[in-house]
Formats: sequence, structure tokens, C-alpha cells
Amino acid sequence: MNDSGLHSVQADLVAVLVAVTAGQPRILTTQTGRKLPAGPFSAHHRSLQASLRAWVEAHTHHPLGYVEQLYTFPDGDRSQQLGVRAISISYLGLTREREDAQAGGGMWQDWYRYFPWEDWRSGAPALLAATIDPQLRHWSQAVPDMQAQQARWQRAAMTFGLDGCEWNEELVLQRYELLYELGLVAEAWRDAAQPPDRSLLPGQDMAHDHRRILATAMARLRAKIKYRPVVFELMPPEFTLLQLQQTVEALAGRGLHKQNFRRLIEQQALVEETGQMAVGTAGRPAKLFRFRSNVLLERAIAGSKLPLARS
Amino acid sequence: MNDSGLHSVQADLVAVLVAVTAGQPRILTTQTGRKLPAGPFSAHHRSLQASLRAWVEAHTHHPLGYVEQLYTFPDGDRSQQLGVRAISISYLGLTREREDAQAGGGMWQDWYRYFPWEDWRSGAPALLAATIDPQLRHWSQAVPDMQAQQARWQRAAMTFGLDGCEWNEELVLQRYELLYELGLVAEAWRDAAQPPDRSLLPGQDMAHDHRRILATAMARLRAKIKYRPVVFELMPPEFTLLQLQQTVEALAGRGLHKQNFRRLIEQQALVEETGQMAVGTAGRPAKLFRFRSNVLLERAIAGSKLPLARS
DNA sequence: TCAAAAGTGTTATCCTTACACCCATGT
DNA sequence: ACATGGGTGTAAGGATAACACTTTTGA
Repeated sequence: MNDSGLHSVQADLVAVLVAVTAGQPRILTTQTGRKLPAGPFSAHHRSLQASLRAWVEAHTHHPLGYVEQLYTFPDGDRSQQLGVRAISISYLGLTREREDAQAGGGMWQDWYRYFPWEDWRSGAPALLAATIDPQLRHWSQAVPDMQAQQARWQRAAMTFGLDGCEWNEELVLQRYELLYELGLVAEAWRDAAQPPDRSLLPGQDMAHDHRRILATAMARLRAKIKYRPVVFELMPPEFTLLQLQQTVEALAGRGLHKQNFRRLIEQQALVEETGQMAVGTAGRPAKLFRFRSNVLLERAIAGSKLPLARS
Repeated sequence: MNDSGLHSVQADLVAVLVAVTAGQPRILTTQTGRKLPAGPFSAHHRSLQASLRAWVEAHTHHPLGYVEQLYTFPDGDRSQQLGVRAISISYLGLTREREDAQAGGGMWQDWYRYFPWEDWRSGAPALLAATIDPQLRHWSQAVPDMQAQQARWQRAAMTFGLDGCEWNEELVLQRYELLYELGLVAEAWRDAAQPPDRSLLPGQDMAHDHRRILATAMARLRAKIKYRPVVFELMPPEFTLLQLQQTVEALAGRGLHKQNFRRLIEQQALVEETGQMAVGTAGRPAKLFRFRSNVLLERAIAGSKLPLARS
């Protein structure tokens, strides 16, 4: 359809590697904590996934479990630097931190360091009411038309769960993008090549679009754990139900109801008892469970949600 | 991380444009019907979506409603032709066929032409029992180990809804890939550079990976209609509930239960009456409805599915 | 009068939610 | 004794699936 040399672009792979350790959600970053691991797409492999897996395991010495492509987007930063169009192909990968080895040139960071407003495990984060809410109100009113004010406020309220709206943990990306629009994240000022308006902007910023990519990953993962048993990729081979619950809570950023969570797990027959008991915990010792790996096969079925006609 | 010139690649955009016309699901193809519309990624736009939208509207004269990125993958075919690595960035777009204009160099095709085994609206397709089922059984037994035979058969049965398993309409891609492995689609023989084993392989084949991309799009759309009100992008401004149901049936490839479907729609408050009645239909005239567009705002909420702790 | 499609009701069942309460262990 | 966490039971409400039946039109 076109001559070849003209439309060539630079393509990079960017990975969001997630682990949950001691009930905290963690991501692998470079030493500075401001970049996600990224590398050139060289691809002597058949699929991009294989390429990514090989690259990650070579560089981090981490075995990589579940991998899924997130999104492909143009990278304005790198395009400018290189003078060529650049795109980034981003991936979400689930692993576990290894106690023995170092992170291989990178380091693990709590993901709420970058998104402090996303952690509702102990109730609404203070900075929501203290900082973000007033800014959103101010922004809503900073437009002449009454109609437009309402529209802005409705968007803000729904995105951040204000004004009677429920908090929806899946809207990570929408929240980041709204904060970006308002100049409430450092990246907005960087991209506009201006010094920030205020000294303290919430959350650690990152290079390039990496914080946006992380937001995409968090949103995807928070959505996914609800209908696919991917949490188990983050668990050790044997675990207690409380550990499992805390892992889900770490990802979802919300506290869960203990009994109902347990009923849900057992009713879906996702786990089976090992017969062993956990040791060295406070309180009554808990049964150890393992993931029933054959559910990965069984659960190709998803449940239809459409009112099918006569079976 | 690397010198720049080395890893440049060719990037193309590939679009799966879907419409539902007269209760039939249709996709836009080139005149031959063997290619999806595709074009070079030139991208003077900020986002890839904007780039795609501009490109599609320029080439097809179709306004493009909902757009979503599907997947990015290496294109072996084009890589060979060009001698450079090539990747394709694929998109799903929802539109409506326009009665007035031509398709602008392309044409609309029924998507079940490419996937005849996916249409269960009038019960199980004949070619499933006649052709595919026996081949799957044969393939399952074509391995020495008893254990491996069972594993193969379990995979086949679950993927195609055989042997007591339920048919799951979302597994479009898995089914295509299994058929590809078995050499039951023409592309498998083409890629192996061999003449096909049998003369009649089910479904119209396509160039490159385009049929695989179409499978990805179908799977994504079939999943999406269950939890996001995207069907309305395919509907005229006013419609009857039967038309709406038939559109969903066209996409899902299954017949739905009329009363329960209607209850579902009305209970979710997705539509409102226009006050008008449909004319020129068989049977009793139906009320006309329109989509309540503010639900797009309201339904940022998704429903949590996690057992949250004390509200 | 009949076919086709629009509508109305009703029932049983299951899942979700929300409580309340008891059990086992370490300090 | 008490704090911490494990584990059981149950009742209310809503959503879903499966029926059966009536109404309104065009041919």
C-alpha cells in the first residue's frame, strides 16, 4: 500500500510487572523508580508475548507467569528525542518477588506510591478530601456556562466517587487523565514545558507516559480479577484464605467482607485444601489451600449474562 | 537503551468495522472480500485512535462511532515481503451501513461467511456435527498417550461445546486457532506453503492474519455487549425492542429469550420510549425506543462483583 | 381466521448481602 | 482474660430462568 522506508517507526516494549508481597501491591521499576522496564522490540520470536517474556526473564531473572497485552500508543517523548515516530507496546505481567535474588537492575515499588488516591483499604484517602476534591470543585466552576459547570461536576463526581456517587476502583485511568487535565500531576507541567503551579502534586511522577501505562495496567487488573482467576498467579503455591483476600484487597484498593469473600471462593471451587495448617500467625491457625489448576481449563466457560432462548 | 536506527519497524493500522444491517452482522472488506481495510500508520495525530478515525473516514466516507484498540501483533507475511519487521495495530470500530453511498472502494460482507460455525441463531450449524466434530475426534486420538488424548479431547470439547459442554460464544479466537492447528482452515496450508489436504475447508479465508483479527474482534465484541451498552452504536436513532434483540442475536450468534431480554433492557433503564410506533412490520405495531444517552455517563459505574466490606 | 409479533403475569430458584455468633490459638 | 483471626449459620432481597397467556395488527 505504500513504499517501505517512509512509515517505519521505532517500537518499544514496556512492561508493568506486578507482584503482591506481604499484602502490598508492587511493580518493578528501574533503580530511580521513575521508569518502567522497557526495551527495544527486536523480535526474533513468533509472537510479541514470547519476545517480551524472553526479554524480561533475561533482564530481571524473574520467571514470568501470566502476560497480557495492554495497549499500543504513540510515544511523543521518544518521537521528539529520536526524530522518528515512536510507539510503545505495553504489557501487563504477573509474578512474585523472589526473596533470594536482587531485582536485577531494577527495584520493586509500592504502586500506591504513584497513585496514593487509589488506596481505599483503610477508608477514603485523606488527600482526596483535602486536595483533590476542592480542586475539582474549583475546576467545575471555572467555566461560564451553567450547563458546562454541571457537566464538569458530574464527570468529576462520578470519576472520583464524590457527591453521593460510589467509588469505582476500575476508573484508575480516567482519574489520572482528569488530574492530568487539571494540572494536578507533575507530568502535565512537564509536557507543557512549564514549571509546576504548586509545589506538592500528589503521587510520585514517572518518565514518559509510564504513569499512564501503570494506570492502564491497574485498571485492567482490577477489572480482570473479578471475572478471571488471575490472582493465583500472584500467590505462593500454598496460602491461607486471608492471604488470598489481602492480595485481592491490595489490587482492588478496597477492603472486602471476610465471610462473603470466603463463600465466593469456595462456591466457585477455585481452591482446595492441602490438609496442612499455617504456622506462625497470630490468632487461630488457618487451613492452607492451593489453587485448583484445572479450573483454568474448566473456566474457559465464562457464564453468559445473556438471556438465552430455550436451552 | 539502544541505538536508534536498528529496531525500526513497519507499522500498519488494520480496522474491523462492524455494522448490523437487517439483522445481519457485517464487516467492511476490500472489494475482493479477502482483506480488512488497512493503511500505513502515518500519524500526524496525537493518538492512534484519532489517526485511525481520520483514515477510515477519509477512505470510506463512513462516520465512525465507537472505536477500541484490539491488539498489536507481528505480521509475518508483510515482514517477509518487505524484508523489515512489520507489526499491525488492529482496531474494532462500530458503525452503520449507509443506504445512500457506496462503501468507498470496499464492500460489506456477512461475518458468518468467514465463520459459518459461529452462527447458532437457528441451532447448531450443520457443519459442526458433519465436518468439525469428526475431525476433532480424529485429532484427539492421533496421539499415543491416553492422557494426552484426554487432554486434547477436553480442549476440543470445551472449545466447541461438544460432549455435554456448553457452547460459549466468546471463544471465537480459540476455535479459529484450534482449527488452524488441525489444518482445517485454508490459512494453515497457505502459511505452511502446502496445497490443502482437502478441497473444502469451512469458511471464506482471508489474506495475511486478517481472519484471525476478525476472530479477535468478534470475541471482543461478543464479550463487550454483555457489560457495556455498545450495541446502540449499531442501531438507528429509533428502533423497536425486537430490532435491538435481533442485533444482539446477530453479534452473539445465538437466539435470545424474548421476554427476559426485554425485562433486562428495561430494568437497566437503557432505553426510553419515543412515543411513536413502528409502521410497516408484520404483526402488531411496536413501540419505538431510543437510547438514553446519559447512561453512557451514569454507567461509568460497572457494578462491583467483589464482596465489599461495610459500605 | 390465522400468523406474527407485542405485551403482561407468575413462579421457583439462585446469588448476593448483611448480620450474628462461636471456635482455636498465642500472649 | 483478651486480642486476633478462623469458621458456621441464616434470613432478606434482588436478579434470572422458565412458564403460560392475552392483545393487536396485516394478510
